[in-house]
Amino acid sequence: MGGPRFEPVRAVRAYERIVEQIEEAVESGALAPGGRLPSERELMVQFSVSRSTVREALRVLQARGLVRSRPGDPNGAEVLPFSPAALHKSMTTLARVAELSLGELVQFRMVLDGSAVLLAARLRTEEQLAEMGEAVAAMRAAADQDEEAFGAADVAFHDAVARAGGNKLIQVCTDVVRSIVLKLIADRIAAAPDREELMRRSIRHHEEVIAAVRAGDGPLAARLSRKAMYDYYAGYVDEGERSALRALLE
Amino acid sequence: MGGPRFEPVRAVRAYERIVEQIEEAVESGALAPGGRLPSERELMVQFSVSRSTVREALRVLQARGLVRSRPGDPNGAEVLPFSPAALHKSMTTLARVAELSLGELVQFRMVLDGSAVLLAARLRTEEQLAEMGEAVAAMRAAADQDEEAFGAADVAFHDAVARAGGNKLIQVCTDVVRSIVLKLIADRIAAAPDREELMRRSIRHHEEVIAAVRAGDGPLAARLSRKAMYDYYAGYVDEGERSALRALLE
DNA sequence: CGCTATTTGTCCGTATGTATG
DNA sequence: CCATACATACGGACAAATAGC
Repeated sequence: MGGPRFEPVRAVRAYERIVEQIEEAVESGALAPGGRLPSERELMVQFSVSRSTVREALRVLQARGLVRSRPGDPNGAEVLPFSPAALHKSMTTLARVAELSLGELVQFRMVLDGSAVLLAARLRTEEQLAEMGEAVAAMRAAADQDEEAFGAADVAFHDAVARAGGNKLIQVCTDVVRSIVLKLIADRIAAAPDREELMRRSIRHHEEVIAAVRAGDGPLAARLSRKAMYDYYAGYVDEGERSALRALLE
Repeated sequence: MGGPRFEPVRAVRAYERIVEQIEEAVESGALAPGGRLPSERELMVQFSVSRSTVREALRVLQARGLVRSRPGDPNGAEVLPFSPAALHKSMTTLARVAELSLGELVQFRMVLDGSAVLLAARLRTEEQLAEMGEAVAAMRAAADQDEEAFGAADVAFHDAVARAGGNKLIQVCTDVVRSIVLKLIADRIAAAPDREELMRRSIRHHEEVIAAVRAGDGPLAARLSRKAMYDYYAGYVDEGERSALRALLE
């Protein structure tokens, strides 16, 4: 029993090995963001492969958001700082291919945003609290006038909350899912008949959340936040799914 | 004011357009999973581009987990069913490049798993409840004997909970983050001196969660679930970060 | 400012190993 | 076993874009 456990050998393509090596170099920090890869011709010498193979590897790395190459750049491909673009892409395809419903996406936002405010109520600094206040002030200033500015201020608020919560993963995921949700229903939101009332109520809810965060009452802030999101988005969610959203309101 | 808002034109590569078209076909359902793309030679005719360009496009699509191509396959590249592989990959690089700490990852799991059980307490069927029970039974059977089987049963439990919660996004994300966390500390977990005690306590916690889910007490089940995860993982998290985890235990 | 060298984007042709019938 | 069609990988070529002189 036991004995040597042989791994099944999958035929690994040449370009895949190149990807692995460069990926390793980037993630280990040997290649810092802003740094440059050797040129394609240099890489084909170093890896002793053809240029096509090098290029396929670079396309994969580019799809993963690690590097970017421009035509004519005398330096090689640029190593990019982290961006949630790749995560955004894969979540978007997940949403479409796995047929995620709007309800599931909104529910996910309720969960993450609620947790972010819960943490923010504990960990926020005075500066971050001020940022949230400024964002809501911007929302108020833009209400009934500038749709886009209102949306941007709303984003700024939730981003400030997520940052104050101190969990980068929550921050990135809320950001990604929010943009997916907005892309799905941006037109319906703008065309809502009771748009102004929704905006006013949203501002009021945001202020209540800030008050709870300032008071350090995390659970209250979380409930208020989830309720605010429910009120704002429930109208666009199928009735059958709304009950699952309400399960998060207790 | 206003006027036509021109978008900045980025030079879009040929392979990128091919990616967009095929991606659109897959996501719109025109190409169902299991279906086949035309062969590379056929694609170079249809898009009227060279072989290299087709191949670079296919590499990108493959990196995004949408298709897979094998040498010698008489049919073209295969359209894959959705798999969280791409999401997994981008989250893993996020964890490394954005320097996510173990604490943040565990915190994220506490949030998602807690929410999943909260929903499961509402929506679970009797079958799903039975699955959870079987998973815990398997954990008990494997305790003190088979490390691997214990871990697999634990995974089965959390997966059953996540499925019962009814949110596919939560399900996928918990799965992805769990595997990242385990990869980070698998060796430390196996080498823990009080390993057996941890396993016994973990089984007890799981049973308490099931009881709360059976009773339909979502908030209690969520608290128990977060507590269970805290107890199991807190020992591997830096002391400075533990307080942020405890913020989720109230 | 234009010129030049270099690099990327794209194309073509070819050879090789592999899977299917 | 053989023939066919396929993906993988190679090498050479040209145009467009970029940076530096």
